[in-house]
This record gives sequence, structure tokens and C-alpha cells, in this order.
Amino acid sequence: MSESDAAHCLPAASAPARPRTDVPDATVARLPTYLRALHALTESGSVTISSEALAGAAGVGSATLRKDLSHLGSYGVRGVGYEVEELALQISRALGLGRRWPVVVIGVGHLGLALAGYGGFADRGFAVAALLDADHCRVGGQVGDQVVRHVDDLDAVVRTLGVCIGVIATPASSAQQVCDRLVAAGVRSILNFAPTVLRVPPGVDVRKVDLSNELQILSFHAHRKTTLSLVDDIRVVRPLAGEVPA
Amino acid sequence: MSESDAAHCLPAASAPARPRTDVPDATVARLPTYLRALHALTESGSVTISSEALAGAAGVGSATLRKDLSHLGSYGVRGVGYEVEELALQISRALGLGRRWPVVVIGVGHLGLALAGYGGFADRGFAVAALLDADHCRVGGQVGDQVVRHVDDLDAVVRTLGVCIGVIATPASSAQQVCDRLVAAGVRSILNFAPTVLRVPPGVDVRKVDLSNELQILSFHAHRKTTLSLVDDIRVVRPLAGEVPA
DNA sequence: ACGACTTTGTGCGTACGTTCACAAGCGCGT
DNA sequence: ACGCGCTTGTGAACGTACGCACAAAGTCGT
Repeated sequence: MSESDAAHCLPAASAPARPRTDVPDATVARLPTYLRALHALTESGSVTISSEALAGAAGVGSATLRKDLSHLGSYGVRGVGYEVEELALQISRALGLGRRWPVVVIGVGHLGLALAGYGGFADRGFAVAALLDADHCRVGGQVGDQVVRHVDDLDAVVRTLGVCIGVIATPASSAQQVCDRLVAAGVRSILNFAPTVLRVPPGVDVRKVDLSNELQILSFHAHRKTTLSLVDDIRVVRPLAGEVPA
Repeated sequence: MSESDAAHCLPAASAPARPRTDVPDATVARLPTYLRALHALTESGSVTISSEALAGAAGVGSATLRKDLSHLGSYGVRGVGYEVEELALQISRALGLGRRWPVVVIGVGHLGLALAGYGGFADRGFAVAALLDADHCRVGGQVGDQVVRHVDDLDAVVRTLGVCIGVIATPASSAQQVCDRLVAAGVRSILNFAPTVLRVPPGVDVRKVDLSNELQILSFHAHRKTTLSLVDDIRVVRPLAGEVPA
């Protein structure tokens, strides 16, 4: 970084100075992992940690970690490392976890129930503000401290509770319809568990989690490993199959 | 591709010819999406499809799709497109879905139940071969057509049923231990839902799905959008606005 | 007070992924 | 039979991400 501007001469003032405009997506995707490791370190009583150690805990290279942290203008101390609590705070702020985000979950099937009961949300600043379902048999049911409401209330729920994030846990057949309703209600961040490619207008972020996709990717590698080892066996032991080694 | 070898003069013979060694990870990650789109097309009765249309259905650019398919030596017909059924078969084979993969799920909490009840597995060639849990209260319970067994049976289950893929749906505290047991039993592909970085020896593939991470990534973008739009409002239109129409 | 050691922050080279643009190939109409 | 238009497959350019290696910067010991 060229030091031609005087923006970060002061060590750590109250002014954020940098609107931290350009954080690479790959970095953002790793920040939660760092944050989790830092929280574990806090509980274990560590005060400072080196990039090497933290990178080890997060499963990345130390250079990658340092570059990631540099993107959000983090402050480490040379010769010492990073202060655990301070760094956790910085990452939390960068991720926008300063506030508690209300989340609406649509679809109270097995997965929706799992999401509603997942304690990892509350720990990280997310709160399941409402559970919605299209099935009248499920509407009115109690899940944790929430009552399942009908999906037609979506618009009211979003506006009343100020929901910014929607989680789609419906069957694929109704996912797009639910997505459209979310977008119409003003939700611009959607986490999609339905196995469908959602069509959204620009400005809306969609992240997709597809369990079946993950298994298929694993299947590919498992299959490849099996095949390759077979090929190796054939090639090494008996060289008379009708094929040419690369 | 240089046509210096005579390997694929014949349109579609029984010989696989290409061991398809190097398929980029990014491509592999997209193949399941293509496959799903193709299955939908099959049911809608389409016989052929152009790269443009299929790419649209999968949410990627057409050039990316064509390059992806070229990596697994796919056969399209110039001027026409891809034959839906044939292409689905090719992708299935590339993903190693020719066989039915037995999967063991460890952890029968909310998430484990969701996984066990998820119909998307059976459709794609995966079968939940066993459900395991460490809690004696859950062991012996019936889930679908499976009886929950104790996690100590893991080794026996893996060897008896020939399990190649393990799914960890336990709390984070026991995830590493379960992972070690899976690896010791010979499982080399693991899907991890626990919020922990798993340590595995080389040769073992781990894919991680972390719900909280996904929400935090969404939170980052939501936060950034809010901040930026506020800045824009102040800078451009009205210094005291509440909300921005899209 | 000063030097040596430790660790951060980052320029740079490399590898990868994505997109563009176009030639090669195939079917179809005439 | 032949050319025309359509679509694939791919070379090339661009942008991004990762890792190395080192200078800057701070602490600790003496």
C-alpha cells in the first residue's frame, strides 16, 4: 500500500476513516471462521495470538490470514500479534454484527425446525423473528418460543419486525414464489436451502446451500480416487490393458 | 483441443477413452446444478438444449457452461445443442453417480433428522445407510425406516455396509472425535455440518456447511448495502432520508 | 540505551477462474 | 449438391486469489 495519503497515521482513533469499500468475497467468506476461532480463544483466556497460530486454527495459510485482516484495516502489533478481543470486535463490526439481525424462516419442515432450534444463530447476533409456512396444518403450531404463522403474513412480518434476511427452507416447487414475496417485501438478503436457482432482481443477494450438491461433489472425488487407484494398480502391475498412459 | 489423436472419431462408443484427469474444482461444484436442470428438462419433455438455455437455467454464463462441459469430454452437436438425456448421463458418470452411495449420518438432532428425511438424497443416488448418535436416549429410536444405532458401532457399520461418505451433524464439541473415528474406519469423504475446522490426514476430503457462516456473509453484504446507501443518500439526494426506493 | 529477535503488512510472481470472441463443424433449406 | 445460419468448442485476454519472501516496526533482554 502506498503511503501517499495520511489516512492511517494515527494508531487507533474512534474514527473508522475507511469505509472499507473493497473486501474480496473470498476474504469475507473466511471472516466468520476467524471470528469463531477468536471466540474460542477468548474463552480459553488467550490475550494475543500470532497470525500463524490463528491461521492454523482456521485452516488457512498465515499469509492469507494477514492479507485478509489487512483488508479491513485491522491493527496487529508487530512482534507480538493480534489482540484477541480487539480483533474479534473489528471482525464483528466488519461483518455488520453490531446489531441483532432479525431473520424470517419460511418453511417449517425438518430443515426449518432444525434452523429454528439451532443455537448458533443467537450466539452470532441473529434472531429467528418469525416462522412461516404455507401448510395450514402447521400454522399455529408452537416451535420454541415462536408460533408458526402463515406465509401470507410475510409482508406484514417483514415490515413490522424490520426483517432484513430471509431463509427459504421450503420445497423447491414453492421456493421461487416465496423468494418473490420476500423481495417484494423489501428483503435483500436471502439464504436458500431449496434445490433451485432463484431468480432475483439486481441488488438482492442470494446464498445457496444445497445438501445434495455437496454430497455429489464428495461423490465425484470419492469416485475419482477409486478410479485413479485402480488405474494405478493396472498400470503398475499389469501393463496390457488397451489404454495409453497419459 | 488438438485433434492429433484418433480417440474420438466415433460418435459415442462404449469406450470411455478419457480418464478425465483434471476437472477444475469450480467446474465440479457446478455440475450438480447442471444435472438438476437437465433432470427438470427431461421431465418437461425437452430432447435437446442449447448451452445458452441450459446456462440460463443454471444461473451461469454460457461460455462457462461450455467450458465446464468440455472438461469432461462432453458431446454436444454444433448447430443443435446438447441431447438432454445423454448429457445428464455423462454428468452423472463424471460425478460418480453410477452407483448408489451409502451414507452414514452421525448425530440425530434436528439437523440429522432433517438429513435423514430429506428426499433429495435418494433421488440422486445416495442412501442413508445408518443413523448414529452418542446419546443413549436416542439410540434405538426409529427414524423413517432406520433404527438409530450408537456411535460406537461406527466402525462396524462402515465396514459392513461399505460406507464411503460420512455426514457429521453433531455438536461442535464432538465433531473432531467423530471425524477421527470416521477416518479410522476408512471413510475418506466427509460432509461436516458442525461449526468446527476438522483436522484430517491428507487424502481425506472434507466439505463444510456452516449455517451461521452463511448468515454472517449475508450480514456483511446487508450491512455494507445499508451503509453505502446511507452514504449515497447523504451525498446525492437528501441528507435526512429514511429509506431508498430501489 | 541499544541491538537482536519476532511478527506484521505487503509487493510480486504464479496459478486459477471467468469472459470474450471467433473459427470449426453440423444441420437444414433450397 | 451446396451454401447459409446456428451452436459448439477453444484460444486468448482479463481479473482474481493465493503464497512466498522481505522490509518495516515493534518488543524484549542486557
